[in-house]
Amino acid sequence: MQSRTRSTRAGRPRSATADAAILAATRAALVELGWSRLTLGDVATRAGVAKTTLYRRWAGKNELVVDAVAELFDELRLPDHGSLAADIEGVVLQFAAILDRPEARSGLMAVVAESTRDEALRERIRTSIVDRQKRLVLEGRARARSRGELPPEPAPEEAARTADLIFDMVAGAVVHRTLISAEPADEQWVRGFTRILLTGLAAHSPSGGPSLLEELGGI
Amino acid sequence: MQSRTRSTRAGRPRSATADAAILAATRAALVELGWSRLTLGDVATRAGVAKTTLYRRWAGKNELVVDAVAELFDELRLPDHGSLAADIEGVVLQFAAILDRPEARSGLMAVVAESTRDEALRERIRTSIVDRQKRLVLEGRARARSRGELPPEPAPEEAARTADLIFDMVAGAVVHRTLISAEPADEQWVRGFTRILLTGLAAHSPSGGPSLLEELGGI
Amino acid sequence: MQSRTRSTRAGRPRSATADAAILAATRAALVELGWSRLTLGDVATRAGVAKTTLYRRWAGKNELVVDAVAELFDELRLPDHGSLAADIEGVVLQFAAILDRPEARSGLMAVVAESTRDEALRERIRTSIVDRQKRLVLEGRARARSRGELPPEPAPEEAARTADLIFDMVAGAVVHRTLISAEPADEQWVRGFTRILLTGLAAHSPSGGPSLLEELGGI
Amino acid sequence: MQSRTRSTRAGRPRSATADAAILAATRAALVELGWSRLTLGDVATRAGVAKTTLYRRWAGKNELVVDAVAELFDELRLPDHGSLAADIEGVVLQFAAILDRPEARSGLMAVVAESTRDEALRERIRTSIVDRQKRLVLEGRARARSRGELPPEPAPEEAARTADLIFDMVAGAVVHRTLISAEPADEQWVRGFTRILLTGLAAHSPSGGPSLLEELGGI
DNA sequence: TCATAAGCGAGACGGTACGTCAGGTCTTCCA
DNA sequence: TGGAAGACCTGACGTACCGTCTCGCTTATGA
Repeated sequence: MQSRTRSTRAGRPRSATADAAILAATRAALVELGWSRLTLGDVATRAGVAKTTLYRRWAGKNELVVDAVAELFDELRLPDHGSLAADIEGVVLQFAAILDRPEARSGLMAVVAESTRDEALRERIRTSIVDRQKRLVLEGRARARSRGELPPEPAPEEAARTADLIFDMVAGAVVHRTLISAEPADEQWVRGFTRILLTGLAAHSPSGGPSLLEELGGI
Repeated sequence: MQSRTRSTRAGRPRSATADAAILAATRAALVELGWSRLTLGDVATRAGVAKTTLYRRWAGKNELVVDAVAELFDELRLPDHGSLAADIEGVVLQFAAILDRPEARSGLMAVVAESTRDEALRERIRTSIVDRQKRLVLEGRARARSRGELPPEPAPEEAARTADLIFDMVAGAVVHRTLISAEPADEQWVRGFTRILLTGLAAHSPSGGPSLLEELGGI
Repeated sequence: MQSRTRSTRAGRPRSATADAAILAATRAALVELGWSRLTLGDVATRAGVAKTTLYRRWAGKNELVVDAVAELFDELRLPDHGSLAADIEGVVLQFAAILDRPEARSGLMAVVAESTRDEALRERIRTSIVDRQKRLVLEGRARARSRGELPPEPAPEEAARTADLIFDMVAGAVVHRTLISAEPADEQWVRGFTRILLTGLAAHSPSGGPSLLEELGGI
Repeated sequence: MQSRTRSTRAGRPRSATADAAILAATRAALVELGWSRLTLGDVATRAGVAKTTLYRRWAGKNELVVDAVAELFDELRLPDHGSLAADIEGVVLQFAAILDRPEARSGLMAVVAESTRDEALRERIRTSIVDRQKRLVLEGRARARSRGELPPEPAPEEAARTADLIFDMVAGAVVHRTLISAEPADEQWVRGFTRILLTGLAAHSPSGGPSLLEELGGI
């Protein structure tokens, strides 16, 4: 079969374990050295791999770190605390906890900085990190609707636009708080943030506002 | 006298124009090359200055770029469009316009990335950029109060905390939209963002809410 | 029988054509690239052979090039021009012509250079090239004796020593002229060289000298 | 003055001691490692110098080794043993002794090999080594003439051609004996070589022959 | 006839050195 | 004494080959 011929190509196959070892070594190096002092030679040594093997699989430091950091955000889970407010607070605290880890802190901002001059890298970040975590917004919104906390689904286009906006507001606020303002995103901050966001969201819809506002008023 | 001895020390005085030339050259280099390919040797050449002169005034690339970028944000002005909503939309669009300029895009994120492992740099960013632009929040809030769009000043501590939160939400959302999501912060996005933020803010205060909500409902 | 078991072992026999293809590819690569830029991977590709096949038959670049170059010198023939002087001139010109070919020029000197630190390689050069071409000296001397141009054979030990010396003088002079002085070994040079050598040789023997000297005097 | 402006240029001047240290380190590395395993990084380390300093002064390994080896041959001196034969034997033995030193053995042949594909390197070898040592031939011939061992100076053009030829014969024979045949150039070999060469040379000239032949006959 | 065994192509692998580049320091001369 | 010029040491870069290895496949012999 052609597919067999394609998949089982001639030559020694690539080591399956090397990828995982390299990504783990990259995160370890980020913890110890940070982005700017991280070198691919050092990563290769830590992973017990030759530099050439590393370059055979990633184009450079940027691409490697995107992949290493992206895996971190896959740990995010949307908890079920019974209310949308509590769920948001929970996921925001998780996000803040990840951004508190040194391998995420310096890695994420650095690749974003590099991506401003590299379209391919920008796309890779979008694919591996941004779009991948938007699932949390979609999942949270669906659950809130099933609880009756949010009005029914608007037109698809509008829904997508709002999901993007919410994601920018949530992720942006946490990133700015922890990395740019460089202050802790502690419970108090998270509660204040969530209250403003949710109030805004509830009122934004024509129908579902009042009851939610009343509920929030009691916090 | 001591003061004269200090300010007018023996020997040739430092060139006054050199600093401005160096910062301008730094921004020019950021535009052409971006952060990672910017070299201090190149900046020195562009500024018509020796490398030693540059190192005598800045500790390194990070500090130099912070100063070069900080000047960009001083251009931000709080416009008076008659309502808080319009004022916020105006300043957010200005902010987005600055983040669209290549010298800001790659420079800002890069120094933030470096600052995650450098306390002094973190402090420098806070002083030169973050705290410096919080003036916009304070000024905007004061003007809104004088218009009656927001309730009177709460306790000072609470006021400061809220100002920080608003700044994180505004700046964070714009940064995330433009640099991480890498989508344009166009008028539609800004209007949606402002509506959610303002609604949340108005409801957050016990008294000032209803009238604002009614006003926004008409948009 | 053991010998049959040894020579006709089980398994696929080595490809007979591969050796010739590899040596030819080696010479082609020497012509195009010279010694230092010649790579075994490239030779393998040119020969349409895998790198492993090449390493199964030669220990490395040195051994391969010795064999590739040695074949070139097997082209040397001792011409019969009627006199020892003319015969020597003929073979010297042939030798110079071979050393003018790029595959010989860079290959020969390079393996000699490597052989200074590698006894096995030194032995391989002696066997494959040096001793192999001494036949020309022996053959020429025998023919000259049969013509009466040289005195009868001295003691075997002395004969061997003299043959070595003559070979060093002839080959050495041509090598030095063409490769180190980097001047052409043209007819004028060859005639001058041959005259000095032959005069020296003739006088060196107790008896045969005078007649030869007289003959040479007329040139 | 212009010359002063040129020679005393701005900036830190090149370290005077570095060159000597680098050449000495090169020879030491040749002794220990030979040509092919010698690396410029290692030479730089041995010399206590940065790799960039080395590359600032030499274009590559070839040029560096030519200079390092050339210094070795400057040690050659033409001894005065009272007769041309003895003088030649003396200088040939010195030459053989130098070619017995590992730094000369592998270095010399290697750069000659490289020079077959590099005209600039060929010229450098000619200038730094070949032409430089031809002085020995000229000096020896002049001394022999003053002793009456050789006929008076022929036409200048003819004299130059003969000097080149003699140099090729002497240097070539020694190089071939020691490096290609890989046999020792001991006293017996040197005596045999010198006898053939001198006889040839003496007979080559119309007048000076006979007496010299008689002298040599007694050896 | 079919298992056994070696050769073969392809290509990934751990290494080593390459030659270049930028960082930051230093040494010189000039203003 | 400040500044321009430029040489210096350090260390990482990304690339090229090295010689070895692991594959799946081919081609012989011999039980």
